[in-house]
Amino acid sequence: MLIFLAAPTLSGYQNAMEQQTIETGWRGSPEAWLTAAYELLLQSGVDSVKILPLARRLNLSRTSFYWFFKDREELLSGLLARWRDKNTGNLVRQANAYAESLVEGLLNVCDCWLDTALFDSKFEFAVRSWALQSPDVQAEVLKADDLRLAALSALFRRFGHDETSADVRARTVYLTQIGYISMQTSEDAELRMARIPTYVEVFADRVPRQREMDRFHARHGHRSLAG
Amino acid sequence: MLIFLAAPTLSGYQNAMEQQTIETGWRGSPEAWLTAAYELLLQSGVDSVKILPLARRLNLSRTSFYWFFKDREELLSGLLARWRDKNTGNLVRQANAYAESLVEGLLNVCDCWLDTALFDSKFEFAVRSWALQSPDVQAEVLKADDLRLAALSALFRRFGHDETSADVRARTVYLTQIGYISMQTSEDAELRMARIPTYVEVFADRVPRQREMDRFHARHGHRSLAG
DNA sequence: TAAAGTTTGGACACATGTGTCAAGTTTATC
DNA sequence: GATAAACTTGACACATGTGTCCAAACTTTA
Repeated sequence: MLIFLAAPTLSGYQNAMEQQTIETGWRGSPEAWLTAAYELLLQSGVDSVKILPLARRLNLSRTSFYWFFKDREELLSGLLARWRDKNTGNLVRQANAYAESLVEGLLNVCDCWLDTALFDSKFEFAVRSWALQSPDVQAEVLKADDLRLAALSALFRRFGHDETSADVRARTVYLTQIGYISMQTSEDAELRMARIPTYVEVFADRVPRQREMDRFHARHGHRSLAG
Repeated sequence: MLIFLAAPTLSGYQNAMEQQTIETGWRGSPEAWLTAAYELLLQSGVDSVKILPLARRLNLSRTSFYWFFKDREELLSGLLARWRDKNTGNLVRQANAYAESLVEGLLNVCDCWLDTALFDSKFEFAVRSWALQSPDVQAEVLKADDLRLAALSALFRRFGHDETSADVRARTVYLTQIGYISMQTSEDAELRMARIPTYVEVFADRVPRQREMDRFHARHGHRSLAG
C-alpha cells in the first residue's frame, strides 16, 4: 500500500549519516568521526565529545583523527552545521506548507514532532545544552529560534490572528515543543498521538474536524480503528 | 508603602546562598564552595564545575576543598539538593495556593516565572542539561516533572476540566515555561508582563478580568498606568 | 600565651585530555 | 611492481584534572 504524503518534503531529506559505506579499505573518514561525535553528543553532551573516546569507539588510533580534521573545534563546527541544516530548515518548511485552515497548518507543524527525519529532538536538546557554554553556539541557537518563531507567527497571521495573538500563540506552540524536548519525555506513540488534537484545540481555539485528523493520521500510518 | 501578598509563600523561602557570613577568620566554608559551584554550573554546565577553577575563583588552594567535602561528587550532590528544595517546592505550592477562579490560579503559578526567589530558571536549565549525562540526575528530574505536572493538572481539574483536558493543559502551561527556560529568552520585564494575559487566555480559554490582573500586578509592583 | 582544634597549601602520584612529528602501512595508478 | 597518494600509528611534549599526605599557619579556648 502506498501512502501519498500531504507535505512533499516529509521524507525528502536524507542526511549524510544515512547514505553510506561504499566499501573501501580505509577504516576512517570524516563522516565516521562525525557520526560517532553525533552519537556521543546526544548521549552525554559536548564535553564528552573527545577525540580519545571517539577513537576507541571507532577502533582507530587517536592521532588518525587529525588527518581528517584540523582540530577538535573543526569537528564541533561540523556537528553544528548538521543541526542547522536539519532542524530549522524542516520546521520552517512545515509551517509554510499549504493548508486550508489553521488547524491543518498546525497539524503540518506537528509532523515535525512525530517524524525524526524532520526534526531531531535529542539533537536539538544537546545543542541547546551546548549553547550554555559556548557564545558562538548560543548565537546560532538564537538565530534559529527567531527564524522558527517568525514562521509560526506567520502561520497564525495567515489565518486572521493579529500580531500579539499570533506572537503569543506561535510562542506557545514552539515553547511547548521545546519544553517537551527539554523534558526528554518518552510517551509512547499512541499516547502522544492521542494528545495531539487537544493540543491543536488549545493552540487554534477550535476543535479539529474529523477530516483534518484523518488526513493527519493517514500521513503517519495511524489507524483510527483498533485492529 | 506595604504590599500584602496574595500567596503567603511569595517570599517565604530564603535559600542558603543569601543568608550569610557571620564574620569568622576562616576564608573557606562549604557554602562558599557550593555557591561558587552554583555560579559555575549556571554559567557553563556541570563539566566545568571543577575544583581547580573553583579554588582560583575563591582564591583558595585546591586541596583546601577536601577539608569541606569528601570529593567532587559530594559537592555535586549538594548542588542537586539545592535545586530540588527550591524549584519543585515552590511551584507545587503556587499551583495549590488559594484561588477563586482558574485564571487566578494560573496567575499564582505565573508568579514563579517572574520571581527568581520562587523559581530559578537558569538553575533549572543547567540541571536539565546535567541530566543528559547522569542517570541519577535524570531520575531526579523526572520525579520533579511528575510532581509539578500533577499539581498543575489538579489545578485545572479543580475548576472543572476533565482528566484529558486537565492533563494536556497542565502540560501546555508547564512545557511552555520549560521551553522558555530552554530558549534562554531575555525578554524585558515589560514585554513579558504584557504577554501574560494572552498566555493565560490561551491556557484557561477565558479572558482575564481586570480585577484579576490588578491583583496580579499589585503583587509584582507593576503599575497599569504609565507614570 | 600556650595548647587544641581548624584551615590552608605545596609536593607527590596518577589519569586523561590535546596536538605534532616522523615512520610506518594500505590502496590506486601508471 | 614501482610510485604516489591516502591513511594509520606510536612516541613525545605539554596541559589540566583528581585525590592523598604532611607540615605550616591561623583561630579559638582555657
